[in-house]
Amino acid sequence: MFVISKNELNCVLNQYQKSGFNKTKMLKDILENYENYQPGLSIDCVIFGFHDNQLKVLLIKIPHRETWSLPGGFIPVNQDIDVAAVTVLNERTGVDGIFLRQFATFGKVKRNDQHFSKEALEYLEIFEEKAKWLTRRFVTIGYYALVDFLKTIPKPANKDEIIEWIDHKEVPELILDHKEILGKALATLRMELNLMPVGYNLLPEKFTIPELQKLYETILDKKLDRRNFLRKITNIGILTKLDEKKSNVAHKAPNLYTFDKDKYKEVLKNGLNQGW
Amino acid sequence: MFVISKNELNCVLNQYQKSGFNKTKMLKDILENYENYQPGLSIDCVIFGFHDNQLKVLLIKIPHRETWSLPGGFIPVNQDIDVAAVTVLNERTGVDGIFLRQFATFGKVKRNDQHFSKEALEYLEIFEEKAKWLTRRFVTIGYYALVDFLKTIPKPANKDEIIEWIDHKEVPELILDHKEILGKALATLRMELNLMPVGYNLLPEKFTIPELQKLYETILDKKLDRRNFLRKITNIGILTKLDEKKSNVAHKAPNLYTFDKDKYKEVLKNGLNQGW
DNA sequence: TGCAAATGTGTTATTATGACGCAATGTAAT
DNA sequence: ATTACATTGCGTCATAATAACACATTTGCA
Repeated sequence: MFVISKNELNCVLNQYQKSGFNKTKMLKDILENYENYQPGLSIDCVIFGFHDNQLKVLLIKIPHRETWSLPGGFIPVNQDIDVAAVTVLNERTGVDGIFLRQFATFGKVKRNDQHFSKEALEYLEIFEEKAKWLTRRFVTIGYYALVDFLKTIPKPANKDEIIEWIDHKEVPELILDHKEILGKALATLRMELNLMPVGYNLLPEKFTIPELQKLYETILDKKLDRRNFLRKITNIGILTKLDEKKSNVAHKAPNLYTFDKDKYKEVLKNGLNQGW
Repeated sequence: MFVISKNELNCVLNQYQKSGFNKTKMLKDILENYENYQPGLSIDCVIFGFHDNQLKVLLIKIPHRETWSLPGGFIPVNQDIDVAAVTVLNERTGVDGIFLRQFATFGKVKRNDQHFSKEALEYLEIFEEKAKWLTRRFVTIGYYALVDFLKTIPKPANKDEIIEWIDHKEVPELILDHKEILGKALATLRMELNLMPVGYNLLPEKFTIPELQKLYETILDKKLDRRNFLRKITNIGILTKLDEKKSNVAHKAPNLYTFDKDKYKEVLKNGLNQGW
């Protein structure tokens, strides 16, 4: 979502004149073709990565703004929403070729860009239907993905935008209800951990059991017993032990593993704990 | 969603003149105030009930149509979507005071009412923006609820509409992608069965273990062992055994139980199978 | 009266889980 | 080199959960 507050207007305008290709222009482009986009509906993406034994989230900051936001955008009328999610993520971050999973839709009445003041709209020459289109309540569909931190290098669509991996425990204030959206994504991920294996997309090709355990502990926000974790995770049958140890580590070198792709997919289909 | 095909037009028109308060009028009312509704966005409800040891779904049939549909409708701009879901269900079925849970959002490009032919729109005097508003792609948010079959007596908003409880295994052809929506709701319900207790809203005050088991078997589409089911379900600690047996039954009279409301809620919060 | 069908209450073997013990491996300080 | 220490790998044990099954009880009905 695009948010421009009154007090940021001058900064944005200066920036606009300098760069010639920034958020504001992107916004104008969309507004000029607003009939090609689904009205009052947007998509926001929660992209999780794992690095330094920490769960990271991909966030975007518009220059001269204090608050960050999730990468999001509008829905082309000629795209299924699942396709639009990929489009949106790619347009905002350059990230492509990943599987996005819908997890919830957010539609509080207050979900509009209240920061679009009359002055801002006039300054940006947004009037009438366009202004109405932009300032109405936007319902947003949340998608999340788990990606390989090292292989996913975000590229801002506009040079003056900042995209960063931020530790999920150190996420600053976010615009609108993006904090709630992020929280819901994490809760969904936490639930899914009980139903299916997780890690294939989050960890590098080769990894150690302690690394995988840290991932689980981070997502669950809970300490697990080393020995029981090893037994349980290996019993699932999705891991292949390599004849190779991790190098350049303090203390005893841990063994390296890979995921058995076939068995992993099989377990994904059937689920872990059937319960009944 | 309102669907009127070319060949049904005459029937609908006749009906309109007779009843004076039907689907078409409802549609007109909405279109006259279409700015009060979220554009291109709707809500569809999947209401589950349980009766005669069968899982039932609440479906609506418009007169002179062959296909049924889920109870759905549009979203007032001044209501949170969760509130709008309750509003929509109440307006279409008269059912009120139940908890609706969002489970997925559906937004294929083809999700529009293709049956609105030019002739139909002209006949109904729907032109310009109104026609555009109505015929665009509608993204729909799916909500589901579990209700007490005997206490939930649907009342059609229009006298010529038919609302019926239909066995989930005998659901006929539905409009648009409503079959897919129903399937997803059932899949969600099936998954939730592994995470939390189910039955509080679906069964009457007093019920028997075999009845509860039938409910589980119906949702899971799987046979369960009587004795193991009893042990597992009682171990959860949400049941209170009554000093009373079911009367007027063939064979041995089964014992009656109630849910321990407090413990039930407690388990709902914490979940069943933590997994990790 | 006896049978069929359903319920109530076990038993047993197997597996999964949680809470530990202890040796092996490597770094770093003395 | 020796020692301390953190971390990994492998194993034990008591308990709980699960799957499969046996048997007695209750009730309607032929």
